[in-house]
Amino acid sequence: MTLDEAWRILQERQFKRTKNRETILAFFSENDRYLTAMEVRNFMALDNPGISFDTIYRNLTTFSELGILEETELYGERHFRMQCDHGVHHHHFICTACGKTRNIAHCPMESISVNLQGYEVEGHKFEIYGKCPVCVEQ
Amino acid sequence: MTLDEAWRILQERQFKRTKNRETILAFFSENDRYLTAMEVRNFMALDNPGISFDTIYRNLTTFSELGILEETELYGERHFRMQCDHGVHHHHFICTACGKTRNIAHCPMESISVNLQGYEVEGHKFEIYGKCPVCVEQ
DNA sequence: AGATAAACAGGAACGATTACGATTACTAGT
DNA sequence: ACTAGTAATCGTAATCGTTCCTGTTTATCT
Repeated sequence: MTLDEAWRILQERQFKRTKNRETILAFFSENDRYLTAMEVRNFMALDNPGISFDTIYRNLTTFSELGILEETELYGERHFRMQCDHGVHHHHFICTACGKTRNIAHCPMESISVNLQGYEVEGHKFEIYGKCPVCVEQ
Repeated sequence: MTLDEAWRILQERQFKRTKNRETILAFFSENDRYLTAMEVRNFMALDNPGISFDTIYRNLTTFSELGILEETELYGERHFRMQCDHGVHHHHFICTACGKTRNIAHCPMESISVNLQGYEVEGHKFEIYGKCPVCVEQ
């Protein structure tokens, strides 16, 4: 997801173009990995020490709902990253050291043979955790 | 996992047999689904209104580390249930209404074709969420 | 430029979890 | 059974991530 695509989505839905949103999107655009609200805050505080967590969480939630960001839960915290595959369904290997991800095209739901008749499936989660090659070296 | 098996593990590791541990294990033994610390507390408070969260979390963590309980994170909260398959690797369908689970024998890691050479895999999570047949009816 | 609704800052509140010092209860050894 | 030693517990306070609230500011549209 590019910045232009993100702004196009926001403008379509009539969200305003604010300094804070620009800063948040720029940060995700430059950091291709899962980030916490605290990491976002620390970056934003460089320019704007009075930035509010309310602002950060409100925007992160909005972006996530619009499909601009992807969201997952790790160690009891929300983590966000720029949407990578233009809405195409995929899963991730997530590096537990640096947060970087690697796409996993294979979705286990496609090949699942288990009989779930009578069940109403709402969603699923498939993630692989470990160290990426760069972090393995250290 | 039966109560006897749980106590055998605890005794092997020299954990003491206390009233609180008996109550916690009995509760899990009678409730075959994922439970929160709060649900455990509410049950324990019937007999012992002064029960401390410290005691509950300490024991739940101990049981989880010993493989007596299984643990997962849902909606930002830790959930626990009695270990079901004697340590045999498996995954779960989890009912978002009642917390009951259904085992999924198929593990996506077995059939994963993606090339993760150079990566150090530490673990993975595969869960399917939805409504079980009983909850679909309501 | 003015109107208006969205977005924001600052701080308080919240829920889940953990930490702590003082007390109690289990277990082993006599 | 009694007692010492240590694990487990209680009660409470603190912590952490996240959300809520209220008054103020800002972006956008006329």
